[in-house]
Amino acid sequence: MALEHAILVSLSERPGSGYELTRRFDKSIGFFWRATHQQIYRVLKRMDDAGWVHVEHVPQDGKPDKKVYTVSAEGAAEISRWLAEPAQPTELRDELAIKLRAAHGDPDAVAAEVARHRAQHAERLALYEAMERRDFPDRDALTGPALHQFLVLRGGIGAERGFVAWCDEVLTALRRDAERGETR
Amino acid sequence: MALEHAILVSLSERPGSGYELTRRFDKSIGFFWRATHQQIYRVLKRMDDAGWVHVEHVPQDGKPDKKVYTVSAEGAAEISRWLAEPAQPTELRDELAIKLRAAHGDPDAVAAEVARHRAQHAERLALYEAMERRDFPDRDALTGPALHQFLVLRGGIGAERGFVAWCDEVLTALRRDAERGETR
DNA sequence: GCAGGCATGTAACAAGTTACATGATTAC
DNA sequence: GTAATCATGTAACTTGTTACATGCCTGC
Repeated sequence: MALEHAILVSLSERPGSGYELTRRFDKSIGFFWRATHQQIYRVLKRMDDAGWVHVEHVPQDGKPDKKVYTVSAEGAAEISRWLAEPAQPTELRDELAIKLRAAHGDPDAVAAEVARHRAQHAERLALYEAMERRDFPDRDALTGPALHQFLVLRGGIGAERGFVAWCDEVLTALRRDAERGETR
Repeated sequence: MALEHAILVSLSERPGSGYELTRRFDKSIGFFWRATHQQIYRVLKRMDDAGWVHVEHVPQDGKPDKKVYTVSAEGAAEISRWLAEPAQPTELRDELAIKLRAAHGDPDAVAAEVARHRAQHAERLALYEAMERRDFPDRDALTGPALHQFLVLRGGIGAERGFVAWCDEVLTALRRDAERGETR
């Protein structure tokens, strides 16, 4: 249900083609809701059938034609309806946690995995922090859409920071456990 | 791919029936990988066909018969194979973040949603912290499986704490923004 | 007598992934 | 010539969700 709404929100910020939406879902909004172009094209078609968006064929020279989607009045109404409707609390779904529980089999392999994940999350965190500095230098002056985008980014920063800290806690504990095992 | 492995890990900790696994996926392991009984029964059948588990029919009196599943040698080998294989970094998928970006439409509705989520995450956090105190009173003495379970729980605590803190940040910012709007 | 727990499943559908397919333009 | 970007899609498959279905036992 939520991909429809993510696309509607993105199109309400700025109209665009399926291809452009795919780009946006590779960054910004996509950091909080991932989607592939196949999913996006499929959902756009469904939303067009439902009347939530208008389509405009735009011929381009030097580039293939594109279909630019705009949110319709019905689409805007759907956003409001969905905003008022309570959402399920976000649930964790973490393969690394499951691997950690399986770690008795091969503690070193799991430690290596945790270290890999730490590096990936640290990288993502650095990206978010760079975005924060670049796009929101004066955070006290923010209002409206810019404030909301900033707050979403802050959520991403918090989540990645938490992830990195957890990986560190796990690595420290696993190392200490291994050392204790040796000296026993 | 990962539900298979979550079930294998759970069965390797303790054999059980589909029904018992469903209970476990309502708590403990399920806090980090949710699944319904329909999914579990389907996957158990597939794993039985693949030879990853053994099934034993256990008649009970006063209760319906049950099928108790145990991890086979092939299943244990599959766990090792999967442990060595790198996993994708955990990605965020947060409907609340999308709603926040849509907030220009109705800031009050979104603030109410954020407050609701804050309450739910605070409740979940309290549960995890209670589990921590009850099940792991002496955290420095932990080793092996108990240590790993503790670390997974620590991850949950960190994630929920981060969520609550983020909701607070958002609520404060939205309130300040609304006040500024009024006095202008 | 009725709700709730134990125990297993089927069926239909929605959402997400992976692979395949096409074709023009631009930059190296 | 070859890889990358722009641009749209189909098809097959896997996962996850929702609804339906059965039946016995226990406690109120």
